[in-house]
Amino acid sequence: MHNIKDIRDNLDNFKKLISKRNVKVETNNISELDKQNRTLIQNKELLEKEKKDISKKKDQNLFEKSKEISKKIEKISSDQSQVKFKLDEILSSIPNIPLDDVPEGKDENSNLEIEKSGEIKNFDFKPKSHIDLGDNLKMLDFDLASKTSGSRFVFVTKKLAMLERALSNFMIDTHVNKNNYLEISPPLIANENTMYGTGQLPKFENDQFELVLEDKNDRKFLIPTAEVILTNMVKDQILDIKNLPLRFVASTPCFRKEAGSYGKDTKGMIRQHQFYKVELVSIVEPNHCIEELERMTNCATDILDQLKLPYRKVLLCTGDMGFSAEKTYDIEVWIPSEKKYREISSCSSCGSFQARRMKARYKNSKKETNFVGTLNGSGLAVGRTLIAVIENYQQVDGSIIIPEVLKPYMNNLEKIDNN
RNA sequence: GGAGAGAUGGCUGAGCGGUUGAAAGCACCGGUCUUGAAAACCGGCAAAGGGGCAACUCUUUCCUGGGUUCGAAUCCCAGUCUCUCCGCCA
Repeated sequence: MHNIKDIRDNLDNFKKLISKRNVKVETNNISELDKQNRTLIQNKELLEKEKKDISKKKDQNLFEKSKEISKKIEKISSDQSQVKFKLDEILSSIPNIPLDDVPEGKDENSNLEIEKSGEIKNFDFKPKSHIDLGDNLKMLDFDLASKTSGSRFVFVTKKLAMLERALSNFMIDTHVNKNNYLEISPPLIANENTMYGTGQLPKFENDQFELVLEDKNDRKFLIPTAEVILTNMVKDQILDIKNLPLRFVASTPCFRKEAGSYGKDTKGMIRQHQFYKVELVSIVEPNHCIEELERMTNCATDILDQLKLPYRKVLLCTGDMGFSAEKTYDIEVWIPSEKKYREISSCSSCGSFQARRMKARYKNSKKETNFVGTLNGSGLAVGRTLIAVIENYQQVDGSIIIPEVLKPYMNNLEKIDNN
């Protein structure tokens, strides 16, 4: 959510900045609605003052007049709240403004590769996909999942299930012990206001799994990412500056309808309705967002370094960023069967964009109340990491070598094979 | 599911129809004292929105939404949430 004051003072510049995003934004009505809104507020306050004065005087002769004023106030404030509603409706569906160093572009083709890391293994055989490997091992079952649940689900079984769990634990341990994140086991269901706070609502309702409840006004959603629930931990709060930064990590299932992605990655585990993800969230002073984004991204790549998986770091262009982000790095891991890098983490600074929606504030050193900055990043997407490990560590016989750092989490197992 | 209790400023917690935006304490900030710190003492300290270049000023807000009243944190109704007890249950 943008501050109407910032827009008001510099509408043309705002329009220019927002046009960098590859979205259509209706900015034309904003000025008019804002003007109407303020005029109505002024009129209302005038009447309220008048009424208040009468009440203070306690003069019986004026009581009738006070009643009349009340009626006028009623009318004018209903007009005002309608105008305000329309204004908020527009404002709440405008995405965040990209930072200056974000490359301009309309899709992923304009993303900027920042660095490559790790060595891409030269297989002396044709590397198989995780689908084939999982099928041969009889540890990934997509058909069964489609029977029990539908498309885009999977059963991960036996040693691969253990590997998935190991990955999750390894990531959490790293972020807690090495990177100073606070471990959280959060609710997986969020209410409407929480979803609004991080920007999933109102615009992306179709991407969410909503629960069916008797009470239509009580809306609840399965979280599409732990970002939603972790970031909202500070909503409606005024934090003490000495408690910042706050850093949270959680491993949770994520639920996504993936509406609009029909035909994309239909096979395999890349794009599922449900997947595990270890999520990092930071709550910081807004002027620390940029350095925190670097820190967070390093925490994510650290996992890949330790797993010895080749990856690259990409700076997303204006058109490819998420709704709430002002700057985003994607980490992409090498997938041998596809011979390309695939997103495994996305780290974003949201500036005060989400904080404004959540009313998450802090008192700065001058004792002024200000909105916090929020960041989120995957550290990492567990499902996709599982794919990356399976494919990058595959052997010619279809077995999977366990990465060194995961062995302690796998009862020191050396490799996963049919036995 | 049944029975109670509650929701007030960053926090704790008074107020229970009329300058109450709200006592007190804690926390925080400034000052005095001190070699320095602590303690003590003095002072300051809510948020959102509107107007103004500004000093400043106005309005709203004591869970939410209605109602009563000239006037509501205070009374009435509905709802939400939290806590305690009982039942059921992973």
